[in-house]
Amino acid sequence: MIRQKIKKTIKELTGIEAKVERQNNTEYGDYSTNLAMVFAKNFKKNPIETANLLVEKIKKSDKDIFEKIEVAHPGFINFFISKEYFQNQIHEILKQGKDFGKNSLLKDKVNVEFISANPTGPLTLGNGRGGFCGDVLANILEKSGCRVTREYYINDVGEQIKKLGHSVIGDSNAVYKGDYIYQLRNEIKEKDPEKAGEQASKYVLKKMIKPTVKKMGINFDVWSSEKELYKKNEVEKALNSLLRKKLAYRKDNALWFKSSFFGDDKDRVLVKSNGQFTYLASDIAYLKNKINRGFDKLIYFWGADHHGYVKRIESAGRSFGLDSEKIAIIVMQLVRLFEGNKEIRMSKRAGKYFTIDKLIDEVGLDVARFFFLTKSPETHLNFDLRLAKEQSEKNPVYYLQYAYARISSILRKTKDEKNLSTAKNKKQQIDYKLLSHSSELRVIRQLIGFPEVIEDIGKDYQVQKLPQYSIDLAADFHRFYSSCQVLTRDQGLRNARINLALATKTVLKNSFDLMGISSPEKM
RNA sequence: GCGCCCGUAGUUCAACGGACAGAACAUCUGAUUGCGGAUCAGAAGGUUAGAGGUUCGAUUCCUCUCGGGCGCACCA
Repeated sequence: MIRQKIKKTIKELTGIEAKVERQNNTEYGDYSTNLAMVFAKNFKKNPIETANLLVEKIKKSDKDIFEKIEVAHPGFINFFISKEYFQNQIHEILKQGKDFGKNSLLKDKVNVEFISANPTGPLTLGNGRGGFCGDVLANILEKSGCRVTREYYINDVGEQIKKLGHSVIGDSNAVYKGDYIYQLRNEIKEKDPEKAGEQASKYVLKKMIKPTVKKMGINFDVWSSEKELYKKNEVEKALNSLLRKKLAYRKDNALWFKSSFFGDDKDRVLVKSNGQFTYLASDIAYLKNKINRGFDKLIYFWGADHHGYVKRIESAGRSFGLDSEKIAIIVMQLVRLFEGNKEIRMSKRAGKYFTIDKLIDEVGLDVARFFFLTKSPETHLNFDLRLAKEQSEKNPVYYLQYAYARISSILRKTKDEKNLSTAKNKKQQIDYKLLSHSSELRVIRQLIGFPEVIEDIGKDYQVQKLPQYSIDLAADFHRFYSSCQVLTRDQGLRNARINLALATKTVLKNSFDLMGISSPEKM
């Protein structure tokens, strides 16, 4: 990876971990760093002078990679990568194939928990959002060297299960509404609300949630049950552990967690004065359970309506020795549902919601996934039913897939030809120097960026960078396609371009796989 | 009342404190005897809600105001 190489060089020369970023504007080179300006701030040196000094040193050590290195006002250092370096990368990409983009920078055993919706009804749009993003982050972390467990936590005991039971029975305490409730009423004859609720939640999990999750293209490695935590006394053990650490105490007949010690607004109740455990108690037990299973990094995807619990769980994590970088809670903003200008307030209890199932049925899995993946978690997303269908037909996912299908079509035409050399180790036979058109170099430049995107997301969890990258790559390919003919008469050029197309196909495929969207040979 | 999040082109959304704020859709012009026109080239569209501040440099960080979402129980 070229960016790594630049960073390493700078580190060797200066001892500083510099920030090197990819440039979109080629006028400023392919990569640049603001190192000299940061340096100038700290040491009161002239940034231009500092930059010039550094450039002199780099030129001596790594001159073969760079065409030139420039210093620009007010102190940027811009790196221009040589054509030869770019051209040679095609061979590298084809050699790595499916593995291109992989790195081993992270080595953690990671638990990614997402969706975890209560088993009281179908999965809704909001669950879809967290679900897709969680799944894709898990994929990317795996690509970055982590051992990842995808996990769903089932809140299968407690008040909401009882309420589900009441709803199924249809007595005066009923709260949940919707067709599935009436369906359950026919299936379940149990009259005890708790037992009815238990049966109903099992049904919901098995017949509604799990099939939907499968339809979403998600495979959970572990389905964790809250009830099991109680059965195995893990809740009590966790609370005892807090007591031993003196992070829990008794007051007013209740047991409290000293979360304020870690910066929470106030302490929180673990066991109520009537002896009942709060949700926080089992959540803490669950966290402990994950730590006991040997995870050294915990990632949670939560809906924004749970943001008030972030501090609590972080506090719990720190109680058990997980410092803040080992526990990441990604808060996804809620999806609001509109019909035209009118907002439809979603509520499982009121029976008003839009299921992820229905969305996938209407627009297809690829569009559904891509729709959510392109948005950053902090976006307050408005989902307009009226526009959804219309926009789905114009979804950029087709733009990407079209590029893929186009390449496939070209490659099909070359299949029977003898001189085609797409094999992995025939570098000598293909003269990549022939690829000198600006659109060709631009594609290669973009291809090289793929591992960098993976690396970045592995660190900052900003999943939306991947679809963004894929769109850019597809655009670069489409531009190349329209300005250069791949299947030209010139045999050498033809072979080089075929391999460029093949490399592009490889990277597109790798990114599609990470995003969980399909790679159509034809459309 | 307190806390968290958001406010960017007509619309849906991007942008690690960096260089002229980018895409897509919609609007308008062009391009097919060349491998898939679900494409490409171009135009137009912005005081980044507003006001201050920090900085060589702010959409990004800080303060305040306005507007919106979501939380603030010994609920789940």
